[in-house]
Amino acid sequence: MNIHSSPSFRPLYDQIKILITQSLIAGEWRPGDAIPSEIDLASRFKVSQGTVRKAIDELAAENILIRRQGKGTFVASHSQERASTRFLRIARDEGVFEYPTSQLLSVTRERAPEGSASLLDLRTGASIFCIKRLLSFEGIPRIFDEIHVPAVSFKGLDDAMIRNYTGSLYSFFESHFGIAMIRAEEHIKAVKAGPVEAELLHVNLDQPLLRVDRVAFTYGDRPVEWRRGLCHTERFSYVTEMS
Amino acid sequence: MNIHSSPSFRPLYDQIKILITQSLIAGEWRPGDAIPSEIDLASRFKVSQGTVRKAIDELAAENILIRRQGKGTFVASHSQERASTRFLRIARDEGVFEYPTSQLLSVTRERAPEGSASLLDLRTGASIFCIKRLLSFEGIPRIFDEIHVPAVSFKGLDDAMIRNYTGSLYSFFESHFGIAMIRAEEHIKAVKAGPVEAELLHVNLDQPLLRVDRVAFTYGDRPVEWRRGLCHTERFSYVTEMS
DNA sequence: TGTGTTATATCTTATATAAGTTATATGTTA
DNA sequence: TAACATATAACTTATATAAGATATAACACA
Repeated sequence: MNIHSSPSFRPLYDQIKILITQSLIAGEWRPGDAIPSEIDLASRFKVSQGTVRKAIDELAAENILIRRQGKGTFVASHSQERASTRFLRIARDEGVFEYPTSQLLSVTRERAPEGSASLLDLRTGASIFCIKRLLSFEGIPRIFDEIHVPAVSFKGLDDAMIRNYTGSLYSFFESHFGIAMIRAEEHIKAVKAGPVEAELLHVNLDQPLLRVDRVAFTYGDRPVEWRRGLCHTERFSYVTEMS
Repeated sequence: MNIHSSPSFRPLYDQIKILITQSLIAGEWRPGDAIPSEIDLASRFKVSQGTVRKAIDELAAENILIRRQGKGTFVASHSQERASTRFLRIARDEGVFEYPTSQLLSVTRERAPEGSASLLDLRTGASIFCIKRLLSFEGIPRIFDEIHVPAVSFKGLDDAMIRNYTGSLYSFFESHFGIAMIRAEEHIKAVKAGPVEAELLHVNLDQPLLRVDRVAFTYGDRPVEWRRGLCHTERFSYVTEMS
């Protein structure tokens, strides 16, 4: 019997991963920042460079850190170019990617309904902000989004702040509230357009739409956003890959 | 100027990855087989164990190989337990996974239409097999699949072979034709049920369905299957994750 | 049944070299 | 001298090798 047989045993590199994640949670290094070099981290954590390297490798594979040879290792940010398409899976059928334009419809403070509350680890009725917006490709509205975030984590969020911000919503969350989205789960259904979305998306009432429900997580796998997107998929598709 | 500046430079571990993949393509190791130990491969390829390790690590991350501590490294197979859910993304809303039952509708030899032909790197009109089937959860039909595979790669495929086989279709392809699916891309739309699928799925003509188009690839990123699934998503969702 | 042996992957450290980036020093030229 | 180009140094991550300790699994054998 030795320490490694213990059920709580974790390899060193895994412990280092946790320590790095804790520094991310604590805000010691913020999105876009360079973290210390492998050698610095090795001496800080009293392990070898190779062990730090393995920890960073895994965090980079999860898109939490980004390695740049010669420059350093950086905290992934939604402000970076490559991040734009990371969480947007709707693309033209022909494959050419295109940026949608966003039209903000409303930002309101609400009581969390049971559905999003439980997915966000909140009590039903907890205070949330509800953001509604319309995304258009080539000027044609395609996606109607309803987004819920806990008010406690997004204090002071309002309409004007979003309107004045140029860039993605996740980039906005990051720079104004220090909350970086690193992972999301989506559940997709085909539904009929209701009256609200039919008008917004310029489609008939019985038009089939993609209903994409998402829960997004920040460091430490903490859920911080629920959203429902209703998508008109004419000439566009939801694209995904598996292996 | 040295060899590393050459545009065709590949790190050693990447060359080893290619060599291993070539052995997979050649059928030297088949799905389910153990490949030689890291030390054996190192001496075979005249590199260090660490380099082989890095190559295997990446192939394991791509779900092409599976490492089992103490046992060895194995070629991933669709006959394995864990593989069942790998390419099936439809699940109950509550999250509990359930196996569908499959009802084979037809297996016919056809000329490839333009769409699937180009995605499968075939000439339009090339000979393909067309498989149609109905997947049911809890006895209720939910997915109508139409599957195209090149006849040249699946010689002798027929109706009875599939019917006599218990297990997933990919497991069948693997054991009867030596073709292992390792990756797939899907494009999803919301569409109205047409007359054929309305009858098969017991839904109205205007019922919204998920249309899931897939191209699946085998070793060396060779496309070998096209399929279109029409899914009735009542109480079920297409589940995906991103990071 | 249990116990040791062997073979495997896993983890950790160490060392060396290669290659990309940036800042600084050193020229060279107008 | 000032502006610009080039070389050098110092830093980074990336690649490759080696070696030893540990965890897991299978098997032989008492």
